[in-house]
Amino acid sequence: MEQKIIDLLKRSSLSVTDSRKKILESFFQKNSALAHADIELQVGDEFDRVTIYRTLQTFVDKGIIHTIPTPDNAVLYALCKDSCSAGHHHDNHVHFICDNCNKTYCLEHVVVPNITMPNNFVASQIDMVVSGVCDICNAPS
Amino acid sequence: MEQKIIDLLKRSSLSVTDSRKKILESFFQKNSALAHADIELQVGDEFDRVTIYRTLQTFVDKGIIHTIPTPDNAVLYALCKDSCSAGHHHDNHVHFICDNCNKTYCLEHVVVPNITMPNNFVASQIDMVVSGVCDICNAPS
DNA sequence: TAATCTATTGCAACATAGTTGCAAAAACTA
DNA sequence: TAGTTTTTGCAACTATGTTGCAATAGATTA
Repeated sequence: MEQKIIDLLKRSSLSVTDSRKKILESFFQKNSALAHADIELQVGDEFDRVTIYRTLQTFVDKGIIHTIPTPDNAVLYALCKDSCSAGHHHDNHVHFICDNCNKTYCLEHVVVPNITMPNNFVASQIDMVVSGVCDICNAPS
Repeated sequence: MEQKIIDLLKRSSLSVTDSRKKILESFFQKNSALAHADIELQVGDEFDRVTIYRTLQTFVDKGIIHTIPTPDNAVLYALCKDSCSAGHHHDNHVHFICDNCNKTYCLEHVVVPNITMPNNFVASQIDMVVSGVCDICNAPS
């Protein structure tokens, strides 16, 4: 894990620092989207608020994570798959927010469908966010 | 116009007040989605910030306007079509944000397509926001 | 591995967005 | 028009996000 994270940082030509390692670790562990506040709760004592903001921004710039727009307008971040490169995100998958456990998932295998635009409207980016109940919350107990 | 707005407020069992009339008027005039900040700019001298927040919240509760999630996580509000009733929004249309003029439109006639969810995921709400260039900005000058 | 250079961090201060309680004012009711 | 209810404005507060700058930690090279 440690080595995987260091490699990822180096591959993105970023210095390997404690805060970056720790924040990346959170993403790999949780395996769901995180809000700034989630991260602050986890590592807040150790690093400054400002550092977390700047680290997240850096990761977005380098194509390590992407942002997810949510219906209640909170900013969420999730790991990009390897196909994302610096400054160029390909997150054309659907995002899912569970109303029950509140986790946000990237549905990597559900591609945003094409839609027919009205005359003279040209689409360049499409964001699709689905809310509902996730597989874990739907599982019989 | 004045009468139309008063009727709408009464139909929603809301008191007819200056701030409500003025804010509703902004929506009818602009005919595109508005952020809190847009409204504050227009009527800010006349009414308190808090009043605008509360008025917008009241309109959402009564089904007069609905919120639009945007990729940059600003809260936008737009008029609902008549089919929306208090506490029950049916805004299953696609929203469009022009990268050029920055206006946000409700594409009332573009319905959010169905998608196939992974096993055991159940969808209850789908938000679809498209960015690009709108018909007006695409028009030959 | 020590010296140097560069990138990152923490702090302080600030800016913006949104919320709450309460008293005053306006709208509704009869 | 008097009384009741609803809405508004004010003040204070919380949360969220940004910027400049000096101190520190990471990378680089000899």
